[in-house]
Amino acid sequence: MPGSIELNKSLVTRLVKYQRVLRKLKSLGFVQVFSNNLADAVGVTAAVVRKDFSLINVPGNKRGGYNIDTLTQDLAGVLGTQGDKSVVLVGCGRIGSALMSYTEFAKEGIRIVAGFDLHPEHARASGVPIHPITELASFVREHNIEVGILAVPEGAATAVFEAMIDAGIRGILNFTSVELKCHGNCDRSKCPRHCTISNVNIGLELENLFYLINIETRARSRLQLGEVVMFGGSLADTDIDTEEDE
Amino acid sequence: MPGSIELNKSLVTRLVKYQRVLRKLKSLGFVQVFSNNLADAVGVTAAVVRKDFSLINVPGNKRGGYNIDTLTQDLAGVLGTQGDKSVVLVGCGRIGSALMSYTEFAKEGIRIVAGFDLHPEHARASGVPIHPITELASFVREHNIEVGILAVPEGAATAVFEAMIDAGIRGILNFTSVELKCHGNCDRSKCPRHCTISNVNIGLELENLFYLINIETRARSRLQLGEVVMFGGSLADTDIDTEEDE
DNA sequence: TAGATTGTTAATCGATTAACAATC
DNA sequence: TAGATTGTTAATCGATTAACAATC
Repeated sequence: MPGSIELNKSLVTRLVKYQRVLRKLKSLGFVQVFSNNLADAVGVTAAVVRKDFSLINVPGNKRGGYNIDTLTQDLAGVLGTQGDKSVVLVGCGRIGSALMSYTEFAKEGIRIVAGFDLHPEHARASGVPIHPITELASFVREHNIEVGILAVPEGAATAVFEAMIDAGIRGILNFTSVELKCHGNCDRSKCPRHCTISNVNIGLELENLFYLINIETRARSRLQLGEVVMFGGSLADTDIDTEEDE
Repeated sequence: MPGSIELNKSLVTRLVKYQRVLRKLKSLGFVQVFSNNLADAVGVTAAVVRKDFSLINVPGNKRGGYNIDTLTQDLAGVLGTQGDKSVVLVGCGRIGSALMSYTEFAKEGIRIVAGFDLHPEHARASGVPIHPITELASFVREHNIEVGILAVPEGAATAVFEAMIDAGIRGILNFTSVELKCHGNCDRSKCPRHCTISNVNIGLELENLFYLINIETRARSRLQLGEVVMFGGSLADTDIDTEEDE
């Protein structure tokens, strides 16, 4: 069974990005694409693109690059064509409400089929039916929902998280500032309640941004002052560039 | 000048997380903390925590761990104590409006001081003044704003992005589905218009979640069927666990 | 053919982990 | 002292990059 490869998260992310680019190229009438093009669009090098494709066994043509149609199909085969991408939204406050009307989702075939809240009557109307959170489990089971968005206040995060796991949710997009983890060292393969979690920590991202900028600014001013800066033991006063991230 | 270390993005992220945990511990009356505790809270190993601290030259006590107060100060010193964390928000649609009333920001000392939109009159009231986008540059210069949140529709993304750079914004939290990059191979050290970008791609995150779950489900079912699964060349039918991410 | 592109291998790099000496 | 924890070094791992043969 040669179809089984190690697919880690960053690889999957790249594959999905390739898919998106392919969709756009296709809509523009393109037929073939080079590793080069995809690399530029996704922000990686061409070698990574080719390696990714060779890893999942999708072949290109030595001269003509990759055929967009077959490449798209192959990617879909590896990632699994998801007919139904229904999600529930738990927590219908401001962020939650904004997500309910987020038109970007529809483009990707993702649909928020229901919202849940402690006080459904407080939620802003948006076309998505809002239910009391007590009905979460039954709804999830009845509609075979696998993925949920968590957007409750910080204080409720862990309790609601547990409730979602109990309800049978397998993947959570977490907008809470609480860094959720699957319960104690959960071993994905054996744990029946295992859950894949994607943390979107907006406040943290912003804070990081401030610090990165700040650090960079300090590095620049040191450079302008002509100060000698130490890089891991060796002295350098020219190449400030190596001092930070990327 | 021993204070100059390579601070990459993931290190900065961890340092900020440590800070947050320390703040909470402090408020609970704790005085000292072990690498162990921080590791658990942040989701890394204790070795990473110790290595991080030794990297930025903050010492602990062989027996008593780290003093929370001095550790907090040292971290602040490395990251740079940011008095003012004012940001502007560009694009006051649904996501933007939700962010304007996002109470989490205040806790971190982050404040959205103004919103900008093509049609300020359409924006929902939220206490934050909304200006026409034409006034962005003058506002940013006048108030020395360094960081901006980008939450415009996909079609406007790149144009508004350029406008923000022109206005002097140095860091952008991008909620657009367009993966922004600083213009062509920008070399951070030399480029006066360099900008640090943090992409928050909600749709992509959700899609990834679906695929990760799907891949995992397939792996599980293969396991249950007793099928022999290939791992990078060697055969194994027991340890499905190594087949995926983390 | 000449030129361009894939596909793969080996080299490099960085980050994580393991191990353990130092020491409180 | 014995036990626990830090701090650092070396080993491991994985991912990225470089290089180049294969070939269209």
